[in-house]
Amino acid sequence: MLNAEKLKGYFRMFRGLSMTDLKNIYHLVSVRTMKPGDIFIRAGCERKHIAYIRKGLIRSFLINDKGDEITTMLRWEDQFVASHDNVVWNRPSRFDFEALEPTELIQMDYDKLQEVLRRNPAYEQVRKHFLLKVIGESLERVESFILLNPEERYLKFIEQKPEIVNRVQDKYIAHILGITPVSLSRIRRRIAESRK
Amino acid sequence: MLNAEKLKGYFRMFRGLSMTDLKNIYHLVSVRTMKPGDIFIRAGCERKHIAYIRKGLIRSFLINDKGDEITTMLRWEDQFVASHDNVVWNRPSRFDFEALEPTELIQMDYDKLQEVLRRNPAYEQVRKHFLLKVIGESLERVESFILLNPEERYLKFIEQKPEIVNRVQDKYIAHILGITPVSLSRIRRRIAESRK
DNA sequence: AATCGAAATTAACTTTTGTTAACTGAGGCA
DNA sequence: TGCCTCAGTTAACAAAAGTTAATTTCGATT
Repeated sequence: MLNAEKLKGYFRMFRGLSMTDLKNIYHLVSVRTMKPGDIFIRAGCERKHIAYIRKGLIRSFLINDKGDEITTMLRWEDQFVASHDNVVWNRPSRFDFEALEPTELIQMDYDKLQEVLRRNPAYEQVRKHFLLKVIGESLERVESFILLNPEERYLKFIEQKPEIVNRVQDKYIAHILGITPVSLSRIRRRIAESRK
Repeated sequence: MLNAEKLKGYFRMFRGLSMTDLKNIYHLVSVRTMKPGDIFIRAGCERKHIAYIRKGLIRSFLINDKGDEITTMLRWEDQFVASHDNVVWNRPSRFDFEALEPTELIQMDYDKLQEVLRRNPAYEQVRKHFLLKVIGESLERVESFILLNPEERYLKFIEQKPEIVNRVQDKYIAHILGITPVSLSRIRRRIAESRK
């Protein structure tokens, strides 16, 4: 059973807030347990959901012109996940959000959350830090495409996210890096050979 | 001379705010006029500056291992510009921010701005929308690297930002797209020939 | 008007990636 | 145990991008 005290533990980024504030959020949330393959948000969905990942791993993907699934984003425990098509652009999601592991989400309605935040200025600093961090991570990803070649992007990825490398299939990592699985396989071989 | 009424015109995103609120900001800002080649923020800078571009165009760039300047971002009128190394990561900027045209900035100290915003909850909705838009734009750029090839990225760029294409050199656009100027030139020729 | 310099284009060559398909290996299931 | 499926690797070829350098084009400046 979920209570505000537990919630405080789940949402590590909210640790600094009072119990009173937390109770405002408590009424908005529901826990969702997912099996691998379950979908959190389906492409076409217009409702604004946001979820905190307590445990597990989620990928977003779409199907391109050729009919291939392309994975664009991975999110895992202690991160938030939402479709920016819904939340930022107010349009139907172009992506499916699929659990790749047994996953536990604490999900809530985004608009209702916004109302609570608006009534409680204490949250604003938390939100600011959260949004800034998302911006920083996204810009860092853009920079990696401009400043690094595919091999360098892969080396940076396994250095910065070593715990994720062994939790998802290589083909997902390849798409995240903007290359094909075949090309990633060759890059891995080149790296292995250069270390002999 | 700058006054709050003018400021209201300059900061189009602040149009909804009251004169009282605007006066809080008024004391923080200074106008800076720049010539092409002038630097807004220099690499290594640790002070947090943010500026609204009233007129003109700014690029951020760094010098890579081979000694080449690589442009990572373009910003122009009615946009804000800041080094996310400073503002998000609280570290020295890795980038120079250079005016490419005669440019007018309305610049302010980021931390002081934060104080004013903290004391005036009315600003929070503005800030939220601003940060969300930055996130949306950055994620869209990430997606273009994953879902599109260089030629498609270029076509999308000239479609979405036609007024910028003729204001900056091709080599800057090439870097923004994650390719070399030589490669962009070939792409332009391919497109021109396919349209004959 | 002539010259200079930088940007863009073109060329020649190498390296890498995309594409398609065959092959290998390991886990899941009957 | 044997089979099936799918991820990952490898192969072969075509297409594209990187690299370096020569050439052209165009604007600025004297």
